[in-house]
Amino acid sequence: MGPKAKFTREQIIDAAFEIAKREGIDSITMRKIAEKMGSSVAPIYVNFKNVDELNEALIERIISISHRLLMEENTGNPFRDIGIASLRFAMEYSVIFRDLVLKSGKYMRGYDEKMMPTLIEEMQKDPELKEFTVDELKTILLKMRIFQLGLSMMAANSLLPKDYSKEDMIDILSSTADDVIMSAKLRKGFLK
Amino acid sequence: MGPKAKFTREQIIDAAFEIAKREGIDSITMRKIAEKMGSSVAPIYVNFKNVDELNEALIERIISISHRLLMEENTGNPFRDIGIASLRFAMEYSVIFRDLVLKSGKYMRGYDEKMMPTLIEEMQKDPELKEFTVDELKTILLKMRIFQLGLSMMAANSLLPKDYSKEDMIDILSSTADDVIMSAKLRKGFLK
DNA sequence: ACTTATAGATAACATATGTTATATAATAAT
DNA sequence: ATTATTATATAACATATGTTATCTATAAGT
Repeated sequence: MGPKAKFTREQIIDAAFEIAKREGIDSITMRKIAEKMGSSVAPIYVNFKNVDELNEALIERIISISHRLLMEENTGNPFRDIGIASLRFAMEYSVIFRDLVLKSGKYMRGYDEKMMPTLIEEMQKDPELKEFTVDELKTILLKMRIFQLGLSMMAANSLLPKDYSKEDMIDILSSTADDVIMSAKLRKGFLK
Repeated sequence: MGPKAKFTREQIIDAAFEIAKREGIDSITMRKIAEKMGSSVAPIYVNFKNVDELNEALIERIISISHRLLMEENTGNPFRDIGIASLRFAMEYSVIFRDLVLKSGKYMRGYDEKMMPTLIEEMQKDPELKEFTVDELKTILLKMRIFQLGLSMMAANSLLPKDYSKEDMIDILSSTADDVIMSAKLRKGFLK
């Protein structure tokens, strides 16, 4: 019983996301969200207990988008897929990406730790990486995670050379992966 | 004429810097600075026109610190020196480093562009890199700038493995530099 | 000694923002 | 039809923050 709701939880999150996308997560205010929806702040407080709850929902939304981007990449090489998905996210949602890297040290930390074993497993399936020990794979993975974060940050902050395209970024990502793996093989060769 | 000043411009910047160091640049407020100095906000407005002018001075301070760190590294290899100095800054002033990377896309952009030609020149002096063309050197430098930003970001956000020491970071930085250079040589060999 | 300029303290003002109290209107249950 | 519920609008309240007006006291110039 009661009037039909004109503003849903999803619409509110949508509005908040749009603001975050152009101005940054910190620039979200209740009144801006209301204005974007053409409402007052009342519907927000019906759907969310307070700003913290809204932020949680927004973070979930952001994560689900980054997951969707990851699912859309499907070359079978999870290594490459993650790198490219992260790049796409950093480029399409650069402001949010920066905010996320800044704030959610804690979130990313958990995510990374959960991801590590899965990725190592995937790497072990790759015939090209068969010869490496788990420790060697860990080093290779770490190097690539570092490079990929750096590349995504540069993309998000427009720090790359002028006219650097998404393809260029993917190329340099692959090329560096090759560098790291090839050198690891050479080192192993010398030690054998 | 007038009373002796009890609070100098430098003291104010010091206080602001300390707040930025522990809480982030955005957490600086006039009242917090005053509290830290044991004064009211009045001395701040005597020394600075407004908060923007104070922020400019703070950025200058931050830049001068990062320069000091760079000057303290002096292995003769500017490539390595910059990497290590950036790492040290990212670790010692992690909160500020994150803020800087976020905000001062524009500042960093200029800095990087100014730095590029100098670094390429330095690289050309290195006998180990003699054989490379300028374009090849640019690619190598770009790869290392990307890796270094990623590593510094990870250090600043505690995203590296547990107990990862500064020495470990320097090691992985050197190791990746070797990877990139060695692979570039191999590629050149194949093309010849 | 007197005047003047000014550093500093204090409090007020303006604005932004999260939150809540109240009023209104719409809808479902009776 | 009446009542109860509740979504929404509005306005107020609380707080945080930059800024400024005003007052006091101090040091320098005369």
